[in-house]
Amino acid sequence: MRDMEKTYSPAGIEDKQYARWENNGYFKADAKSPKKPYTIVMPPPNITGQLHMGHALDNTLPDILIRMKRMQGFETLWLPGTDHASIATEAKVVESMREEGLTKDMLGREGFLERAWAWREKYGTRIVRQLRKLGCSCDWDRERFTMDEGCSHAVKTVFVKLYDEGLIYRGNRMVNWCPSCRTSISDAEVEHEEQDGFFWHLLYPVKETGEMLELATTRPETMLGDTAVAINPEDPRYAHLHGCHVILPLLNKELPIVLDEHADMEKGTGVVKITPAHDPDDFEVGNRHDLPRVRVLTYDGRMTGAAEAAEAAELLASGRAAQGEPSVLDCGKYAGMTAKEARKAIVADLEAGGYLKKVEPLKHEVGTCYRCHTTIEPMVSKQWFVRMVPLAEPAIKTVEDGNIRFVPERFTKMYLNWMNNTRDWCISRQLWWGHQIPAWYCDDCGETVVAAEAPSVCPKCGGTHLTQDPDTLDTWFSSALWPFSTMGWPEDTEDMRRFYPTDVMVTGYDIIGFWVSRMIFSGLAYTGKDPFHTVLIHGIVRDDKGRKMSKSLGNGIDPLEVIEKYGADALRMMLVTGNSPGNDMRFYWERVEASRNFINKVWNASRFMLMNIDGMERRAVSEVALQDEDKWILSRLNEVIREVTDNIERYELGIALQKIYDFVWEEFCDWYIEMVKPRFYGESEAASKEAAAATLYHVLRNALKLLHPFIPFVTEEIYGYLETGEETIMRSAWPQPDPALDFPEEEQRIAWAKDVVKAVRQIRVDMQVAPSKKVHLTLVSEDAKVRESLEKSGGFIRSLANASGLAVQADKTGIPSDAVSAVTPASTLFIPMDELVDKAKEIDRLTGELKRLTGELARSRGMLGNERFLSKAPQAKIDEEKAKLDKYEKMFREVEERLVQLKG
RNA sequence: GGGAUCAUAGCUCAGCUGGGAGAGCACUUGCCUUACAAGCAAGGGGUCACAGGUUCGAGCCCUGUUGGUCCCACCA
Repeated sequence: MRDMEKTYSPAGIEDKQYARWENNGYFKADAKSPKKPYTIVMPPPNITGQLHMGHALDNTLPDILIRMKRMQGFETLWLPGTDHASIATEAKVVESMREEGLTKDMLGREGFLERAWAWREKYGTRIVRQLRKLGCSCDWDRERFTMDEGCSHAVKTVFVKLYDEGLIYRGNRMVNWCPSCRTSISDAEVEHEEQDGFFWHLLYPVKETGEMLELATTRPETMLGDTAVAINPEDPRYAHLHGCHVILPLLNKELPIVLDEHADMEKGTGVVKITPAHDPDDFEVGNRHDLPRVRVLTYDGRMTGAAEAAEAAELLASGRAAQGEPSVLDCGKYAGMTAKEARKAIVADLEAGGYLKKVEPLKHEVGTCYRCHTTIEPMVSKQWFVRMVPLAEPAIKTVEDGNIRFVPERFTKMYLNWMNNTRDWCISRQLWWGHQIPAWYCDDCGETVVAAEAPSVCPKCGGTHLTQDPDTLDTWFSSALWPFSTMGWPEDTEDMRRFYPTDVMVTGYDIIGFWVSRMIFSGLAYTGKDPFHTVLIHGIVRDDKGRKMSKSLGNGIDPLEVIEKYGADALRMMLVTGNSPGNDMRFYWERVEASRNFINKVWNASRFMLMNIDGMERRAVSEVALQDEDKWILSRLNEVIREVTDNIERYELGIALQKIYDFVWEEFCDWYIEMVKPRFYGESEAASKEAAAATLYHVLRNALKLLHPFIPFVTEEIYGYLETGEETIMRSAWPQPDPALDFPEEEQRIAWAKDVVKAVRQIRVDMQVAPSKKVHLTLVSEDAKVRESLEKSGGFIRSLANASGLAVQADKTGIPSDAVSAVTPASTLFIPMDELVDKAKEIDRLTGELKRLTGELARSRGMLGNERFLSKAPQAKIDEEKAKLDKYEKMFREVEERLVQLKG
């Protein structure tokens, strides 16, 4: 036997085991295998950063599932990869360039992309290295990147297909514009933050009547872009204004008063100013009333000036402008101001002109960019969109039909809510890092050509000068295809046939809308299949105060630091323990320590076994003379195997781990190992040692297997000491319950013995008997079976109760009246009192016990005395209660008898 | 405005389809017992947020209230 260290230290062992696994190809999936496939695709981490707790959780959970399924005999594929994260990465690269005094424009597109690819080379490989530290059993040979050739091909294929089907279109529409990132973003990428703002009540004079029309706005600076004022057609207050006009202050421009439902009579004054180019609602109103669109903000969030206005005018005049192209206002004195500056200036001017009635403070929700939290400017802009309604429909249906299940179930609602309210998806980004949109425009005739490959001639005019759309696609456009683009789609690959659809998608609830929903509709639309049948949702790992871990707070815990200090196993275990799916958790170092302690416990239990079976012949439990305690622990193991397997299959990983934890620590270590010690240390016969050895080995080996998905490294390391003849625990068979090892009878017998041991221990503490002092035990039971059983367990009872001698008898013959006693359900035990023991104290103790039993009896009798309980409760429940009553009555009589004796 | 979710021991959290309240940490008291002091043994500590209801029986199901958290939403 090789010597095991006294305490387990993961350092060294983990890297060694991982390298061995990887080098031996244990992670690899074989598409040609006849085994049933089981597939999980990794949520690809962004190449922007390094491993954080979110990744740790994101990858620990699927690894647990994959490892179990692999042991269960599935052909498992855990497919890894990384995401190019267009907007986030581009920002990082720009930032790194800034340190060198460089800008995107200085480098040009090609130069910039070169740097971006270098970034991806450096950080994309780093995060993948870090995932290995966690123990992820991914098939690294299949590692993918959202911008690799295959994924890009998939992206282009989808784009062309959707365009051909009319599901992708380009148009001037209202989009969310981030002036800081200088790109459009999708609705999903807008976060709503409550901010303190103001409600400015403005007065617009009515041309026809001369009256002042009061309206309110939160964004006065956009008034320059107003092209109408709306009132509700039903509003009696303004009936006389139908068909009238207002004069827009500051610009002195005549604007129509339009009648529109959008103007809510209940709100404010019931009058709304309409700015079609800078407000989503107004955009719609503008469409309904054919109002002009006047843009007053530039793409970096400043008021437009003469140059922009001229440029737009030229475009419009050329006839080449796309439909709905807004005109641009020269904002004159305000030109070049930021929106914020302009607001101040415009409000001041309005006030000076007598157009400001009042200002009231207001808390309102403001859209901000999810990346940089800059306030979003709604802006009319020419962008590419995906028409969502036709795509969402089947994606809703498949979930409603139960083809895809969310775990926990409540997230189904979140998903459906998302899908049912989706608007057309703005997919173009004014960025360089990403999939460039496969659309070309003819320089000669303006024709749009959408194709996977660059066209050489314009199909309309034959011109040869075509320019590709400079924009790139939303990162999530490629993420949406991830479950199948990674398998080689659109080609009909072996992997596609074999491993797609995948089984489970594991991800956080924060990206259900961004990602999960899009994978589902994409899977259905392009492959005709649900991309997975289960979505396992997890929460967020927070800091010890319940705050989100974030860079700005500096409260993030680096998983690599945890691994370095306590090992990946401890980290993994910590992430699973005491957590249920979908719930957030807090990070505590104490919880990591607790996990580490358990791992050490397993390590030492293994040491114990190896020390004691050393040199003995290995025998199966079916070949040895099992004693009651052996049968008990084997039977318990059976039950744990059943439950744990079931729990994992139902994704109740926390519960599963808790059960193994309790089994290993409490039942196996605290009880079984202790029970078995006298058989090894004493002069027991060989058969007894052999049975104990076989049982220890069987139970430990199977417990290690149950633990392996959770804590792969230690279990593998220990497995190596077991001389199983197998190369690795990773590919060993998952434990099966063995009906031949179910021993309900022995479980009962051991319970009797444990009751005795516990009672003695309690007496020792209660009566302050020194632990070192041996006691003589007499056990009394009128039940012959109990007596026989306690006799058989006598060896370990003596050892665990630290008894010098043990007698088992049918009645109380020969027991001194002044003995200390304890009543257990099956037997009563006596310890001769010596002068150290206080009789009054013993009476107190028994009186307390009597009181407890009285309570139990009252409860039980109350239930059984209830007519309606007897008539309505299930018979099994009634029988169970009757048995309890019998037990308590018997115990009560025993205790009562002892008290009489002691007092008398 | 709509929806979800949480409220259980000092702290952090489990508690599956309703049948005598659990874990880890912390705390108290003993123990260096030949696997483990990262340990062993024994304990203390909860009207399961509040109020109703359904049920023979509710931490669990229903309704409402209070107080958190989160998601969605175009409220000018």
